[in-house]
Amino acid sequence: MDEKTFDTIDREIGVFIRRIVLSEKRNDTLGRSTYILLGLLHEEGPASVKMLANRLQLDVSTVSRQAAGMEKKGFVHKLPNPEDGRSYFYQISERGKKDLLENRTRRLKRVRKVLEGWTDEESQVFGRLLQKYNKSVQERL
Amino acid sequence: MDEKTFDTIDREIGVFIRRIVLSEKRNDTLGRSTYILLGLLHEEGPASVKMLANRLQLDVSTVSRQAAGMEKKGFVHKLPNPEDGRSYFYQISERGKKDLLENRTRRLKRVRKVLEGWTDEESQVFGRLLQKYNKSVQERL
DNA sequence: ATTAGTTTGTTGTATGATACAATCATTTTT
DNA sequence: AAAAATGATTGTATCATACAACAAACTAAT
Repeated sequence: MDEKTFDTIDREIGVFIRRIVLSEKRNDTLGRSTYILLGLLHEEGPASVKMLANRLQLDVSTVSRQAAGMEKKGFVHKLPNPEDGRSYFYQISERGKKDLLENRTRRLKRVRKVLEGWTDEESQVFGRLLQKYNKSVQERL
Repeated sequence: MDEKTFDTIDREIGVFIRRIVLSEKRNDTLGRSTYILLGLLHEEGPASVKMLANRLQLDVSTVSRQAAGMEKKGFVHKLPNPEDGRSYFYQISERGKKDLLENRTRRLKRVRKVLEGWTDEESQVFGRLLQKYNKSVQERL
C-alpha cells in the first residue's frame, strides 16, 4: 500500500492529539485524567487504585495521587476495603457525578460542533474507524 | 443525527489519545514536543521562537525552553538574526535530522503495524477523516 | 535625537501528568 | 512465627505547559 497513507495518518495523529489536548485544556474544568478516572468509576463502579491503574495502564503511584486529589476535591469517596486492610475502594460521589456529567455534556457539544456539516455517514465511519484503530493499537502495540 | 455517534467519537478520542501518547512514551526517544518542533524546522526551515510558538499555538516561553533544550542536545543551531538583535533563528542540525528521521521511521513502522489487515480503502478513509476532523477543529474550536 | 512604548526572548514560579524507588502496613506463604 | 508478597502512599524526578516579570533591542512620537 501507498507509503503516503501511513505518513498522512502519522502526521494527522500528531496534529490531532495536539489540537484536542489544547482544546480540552482551554475548555474543560476537570482535566483529562480526572475525567477519565471519574468516568471509569461512574461506569464500572468502585475500584481500588490497583484496579484503576491496571485498567488505565498507569502506574499505581500516578493513580494514587490522582485519586487523592479527587477525594480532596470531593469527587470521590474513599472507602476501606473490608476484605483487605491495605486497600480501599474509591467511589464516585454525587458531586463527582454532577461534574462528570457537566463535562461530558460540554465535550459532546464540542464534538457536535466539529462535526457540523459532515454527513451522517462520514461521522459514523469516523467513529467506527477510531474504534477500530484503538482496538488494533491495544492488540499490537 | 444519532447522539450515540457523538458519544462514541468522544469516548474513542479519549482512548485514542491515551493509547497513542503512552505508546509514544514507550517507543520514542525524542518526546512528542521535540519531535513536532524538529519536524517543523526540518520542513519549513529556520524559525524564531515566536514564529514557532505561533505555528504550534504554544506560549513563547514553552517554545523557548524547548528550543534551549534541543540546542543543548545538539538537535538545532541557534543563529542570531542579523535583521533584529533581539531574535534568533533555530535551524535543525545534521544530528537533529538524523534523529528526526529515525524517529519518523519508527513511528511509521508502528502505524503500518496497527493498520495491518485493514483494507487500503479503510486506511485511506481514516487518514482523510482525521485530516478533515483536524481542519474542522482548527476552524471552529 | 531623546523619550516612551512595543516586541522578542529568557527566567522564575506554578500546575498537571507521569514513572521509579523507597517505605509502611497488612496479608499470605512456608 | 518468620519470611515473602502485596496494596497503597510518598519522595524525587521529568516533561509539557502557561503566566508574570524582566532585560535587551527595536520603533514611534515628540
